[in-house]
Amino acid sequence: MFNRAVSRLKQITEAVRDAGSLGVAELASLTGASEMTIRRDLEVLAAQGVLERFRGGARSLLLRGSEPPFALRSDENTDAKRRIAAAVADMITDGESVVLDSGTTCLEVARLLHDRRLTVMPLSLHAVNAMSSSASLTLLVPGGRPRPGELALTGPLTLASLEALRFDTAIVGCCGLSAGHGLTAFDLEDASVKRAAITSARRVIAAVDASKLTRTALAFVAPVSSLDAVVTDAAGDEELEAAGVTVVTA
Amino acid sequence: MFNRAVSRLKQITEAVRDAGSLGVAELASLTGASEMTIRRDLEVLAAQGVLERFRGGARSLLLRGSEPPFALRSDENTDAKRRIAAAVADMITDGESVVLDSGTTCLEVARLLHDRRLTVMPLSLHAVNAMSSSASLTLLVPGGRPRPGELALTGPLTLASLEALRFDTAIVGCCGLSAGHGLTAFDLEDASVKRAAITSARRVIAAVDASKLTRTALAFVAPVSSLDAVVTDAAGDEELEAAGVTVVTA
DNA sequence: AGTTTCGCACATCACTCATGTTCAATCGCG
DNA sequence: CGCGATTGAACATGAGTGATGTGCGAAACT
Repeated sequence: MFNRAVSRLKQITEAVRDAGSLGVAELASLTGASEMTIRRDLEVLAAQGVLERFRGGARSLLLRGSEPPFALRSDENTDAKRRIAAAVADMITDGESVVLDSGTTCLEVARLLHDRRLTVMPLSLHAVNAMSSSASLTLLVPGGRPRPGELALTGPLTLASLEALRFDTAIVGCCGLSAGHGLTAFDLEDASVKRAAITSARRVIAAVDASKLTRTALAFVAPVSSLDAVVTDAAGDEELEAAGVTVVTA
Repeated sequence: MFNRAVSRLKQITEAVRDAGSLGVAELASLTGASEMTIRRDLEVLAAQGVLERFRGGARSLLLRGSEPPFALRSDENTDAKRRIAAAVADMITDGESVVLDSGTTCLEVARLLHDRRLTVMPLSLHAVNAMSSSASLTLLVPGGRPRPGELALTGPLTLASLEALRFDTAIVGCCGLSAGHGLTAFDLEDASVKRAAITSARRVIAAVDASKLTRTALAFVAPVSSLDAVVTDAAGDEELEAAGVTVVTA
């Protein structure tokens, strides 16, 4: 997918979200693309659950407090994500077993772990795909139902897979993190998967870009006391450090 | 990947298999490609477990009785596979729950089921990827360890996922099928997964191209009596029909 | 130490994929 | 039931990506 295409999808997503619903013609004149292209874009966004098609236009399905779709987040803040991912990868020792959360930051970690000697269970199909060509990794796929777009695995099968295993390290992403509210996620199912991942690991590393440190999402996952380290791109957060968490600045 | 590249990979695979081991220079003159390209090809094939690199060349890892790698099978016999897949897809009713085996024929089925209203658990990541963009399917991913190249999920996590569920229909591929020897597979782990899939389904459909009907592989999966229907591209096999199996010719 | 092999970096080209246009079919509305 | 708008399929085109080749420094084997 080209950059132009992604930014157009973003533009459409936001315009439709703000207006509630919009017509194809309006979106075409807004983006400068042809109506055919808009229709194809709407089809893509509908498949991701971002919006719902109706004849002549589309209506937004994004609730306030929900997350923008994966494809639109994946190339935002790439620098910070990559630096965070590199710092996280450095904290992993060869031979370890690792459970790797879903999300764009963790996907960057997945790419960096590709040629390492590890046992890895990624919680998102994106990460699975990023690592499935590796000969050096022992890749474990958890069961579950992939959420459209995000491709994060959730549900009883995922929880069962996590409960059956014990990992050296869990690498978790999140949608919000603060000393007061702990680790939070937008999606309830996601939250329980994260919780299970944290429970089944000896050491927990949170990979969190700075924008998440001021945010709190709906679903509570775990208190900061259950984290061993937080890797972020901003300067050390005093509140977190006061709560006894090691904060690593990438 | 271009066709030229795939056929070169095939050529290399066969040449190395027949010779046991071959040098980079020899492969370059054989295929007409540059040595750099040969090295890159060998890297790909090594990642798939087809061969093993050593300085100056590569040695084959393919045992007699083992299977050529997935990437090299996926565009062979496409016509037959697609016709078989279409016939199989026609036998599935909307609303059903289906477990879909690994293999190239089943991957074609996966593509055809993309826009249907079904609950599907594919046993290979290739099929998962083919279906993960669908909004109409309820996709279930089994746990497991993906075999390199094939990306078929196997192991205790896969078996546990299958044991936890009951499906209306199992669509299984295989490496060999005959009235006498039943359904057989090259890989032992694969065989136990297939067996579990068959056990957890009420109805079993085997999707088998004609070349498999004369072959028998190492691992026994199940007798033909456990199959409800066999879909193939050759004329009806009398032996199978005599064994009481419905043979559908696509 | 010498030679071969390797793999990185860059240039080039072929191919694919996104986009736009046209048109027949379809849908919804009056 | 008919009309107009909308849709999506088919094809043409262009941009961009991925595969291939070449040169060179580094590494490995002898």
